[in-house]
Amino acid sequence: MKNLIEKLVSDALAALPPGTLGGAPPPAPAVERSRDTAHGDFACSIAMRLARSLRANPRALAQQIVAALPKNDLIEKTEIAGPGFINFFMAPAAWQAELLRVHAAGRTYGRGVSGAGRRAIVEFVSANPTGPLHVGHGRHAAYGASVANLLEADGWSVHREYYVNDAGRQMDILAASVWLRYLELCGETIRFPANGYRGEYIRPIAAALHGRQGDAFHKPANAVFAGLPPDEPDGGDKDQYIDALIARARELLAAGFRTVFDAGLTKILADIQNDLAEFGVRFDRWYSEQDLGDGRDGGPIDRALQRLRAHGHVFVQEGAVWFRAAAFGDEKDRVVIRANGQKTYFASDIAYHLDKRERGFDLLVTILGADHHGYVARVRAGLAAMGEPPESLQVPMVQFVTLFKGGEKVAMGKREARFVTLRDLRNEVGNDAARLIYVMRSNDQHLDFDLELAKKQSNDNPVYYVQYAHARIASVLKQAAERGLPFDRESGLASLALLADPQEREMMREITRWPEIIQQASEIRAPHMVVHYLRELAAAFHAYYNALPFIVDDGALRNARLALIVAARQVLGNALDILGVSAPESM
RNA sequence: GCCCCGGUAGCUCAGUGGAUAGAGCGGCCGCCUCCUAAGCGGCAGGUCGUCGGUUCGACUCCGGCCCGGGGCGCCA
Repeated sequence: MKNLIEKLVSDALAALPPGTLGGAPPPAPAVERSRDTAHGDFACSIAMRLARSLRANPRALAQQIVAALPKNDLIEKTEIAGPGFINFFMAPAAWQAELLRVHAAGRTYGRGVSGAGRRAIVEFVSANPTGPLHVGHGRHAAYGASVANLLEADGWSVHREYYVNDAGRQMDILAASVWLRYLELCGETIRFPANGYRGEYIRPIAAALHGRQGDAFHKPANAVFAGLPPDEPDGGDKDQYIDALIARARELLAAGFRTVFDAGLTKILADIQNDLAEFGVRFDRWYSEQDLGDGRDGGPIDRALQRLRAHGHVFVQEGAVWFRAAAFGDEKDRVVIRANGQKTYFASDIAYHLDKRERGFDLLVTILGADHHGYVARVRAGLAAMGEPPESLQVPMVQFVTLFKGGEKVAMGKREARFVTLRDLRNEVGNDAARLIYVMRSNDQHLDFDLELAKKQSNDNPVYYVQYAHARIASVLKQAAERGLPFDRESGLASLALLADPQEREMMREITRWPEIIQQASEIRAPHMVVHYLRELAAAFHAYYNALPFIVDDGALRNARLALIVAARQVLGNALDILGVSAPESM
């Protein structure tokens, strides 16, 4: 509907006498919904915007534009108001036509074409498989899934990906942690390292390993710990200690280290996959970091380094290979291959993003925690240096989540194993409440997640408020059918002209905003806009419900009203679907 | 020190240059012989952190400052 006005304004601008716009390219039409219905349904501020550069009187310019507007029956009238707004008042037929569109399009109503013909990859969560997902990851999952859905709804071809960080030191620490728990099962008494993963979830992994392998990996504790540097509690360095312990594990276990390593990785990754699937968050690919290669095998890291070398953007210093990141907007140069010959995490990052480009994605959306913001300039620099457009990478940041129980903060913290898992949270409040509350706030706003509010069955809880609207509509239709007055869509759609009450006009205004919400929310990756919209649409419905009866004797009026609320139900369902929240038929 | 995010009603937050700054909660006052009261209506509540600038117009853009959170490794 808004795009109709935009089209009319654009046509009017094009139809103005040559020279009126000073030869400049035609500007965007600048049409928006009027906040106050006294100002019509849509307002256009183009005259004021143009007046500056043209040094013209905005109201006079507005006059010219209005005069040039193509005739259209769906516009009841236009008026020029205030400093130069052009206000559009839609004819009832315009709303009716849009309602017909809702009924005809059904599940596809609202879809846009901004991304048509283009491919986007959305990478999100990507938590290290060293333990179960916690409540922070849940926000990433809910946000990323919703953003991906929004992009898809706006015409993009979307690929959802989880980067599995299954190589590197953290995974070695996991393997060592599993092994130590395993040794306990073999009867050894061990002191757990300060930097190990001490969560309870390690024990069943060790137990399963022990069940399969028996004592095959059993080494006496004194052989394991002999000659290691002191751990932190003994005045040593916890990192040096754990690294030495890992080296010892590799030495004692030889090929068995890999078995222990994989036992941890496999179990934890499966748990994460299962958790996310249960949460309704699906991925097209779980991209293994191991697939990036080691920099010498023709894999992505190798290819990235070759590209950088080919463009002359690397140098060697103190035995390490450096990338001239500072020449590409980063604050300093970065090491890609350490003096010990190992790739850095950064090398993996740029290689992975090059790989995404090589796979043909136009838009790379990488969702990260707010603590990773330093990463953006680096990876963009890498892309630029490799000859890829840096602006193809977009990195929405998700701020932290704080759990509350009533007024009390719930303590979290990972290594100490006190954290609340995503699974715990889901079991506590349900997927729907979790999904919606996670994306209710802007992603760059800290989120206070109140467990009690999420479970409350009242207006305070936006989940129930919105779902209740959907269920109520289903209930009305059921009631009508039970009274022998089932909804007759054909009659309803033919009688839409009967809908003239203020609440009905408000309903139509809200329902028809949905395409605009998708377009805008997708553009700025802001699923919270969908939540706000849902509340507003639900509020319009609840007000309508209280103001007027739907199941009336007059068949034409009854079916028209039912057609209206069925349209509302459709849009509520479509919007909930974007967020991965269910749309119940009854509550 | 540098970088990122935030500062809007008592609380939690919308508002990506437009007209009189909004919502939910909380507070107060009302509405169920009638389609689900998990609902609706009304009232009260604001120097949009602060100082300056840009503009026809600034909560929105720019600069300074204050406050809160986070980040600045050949860690992941």
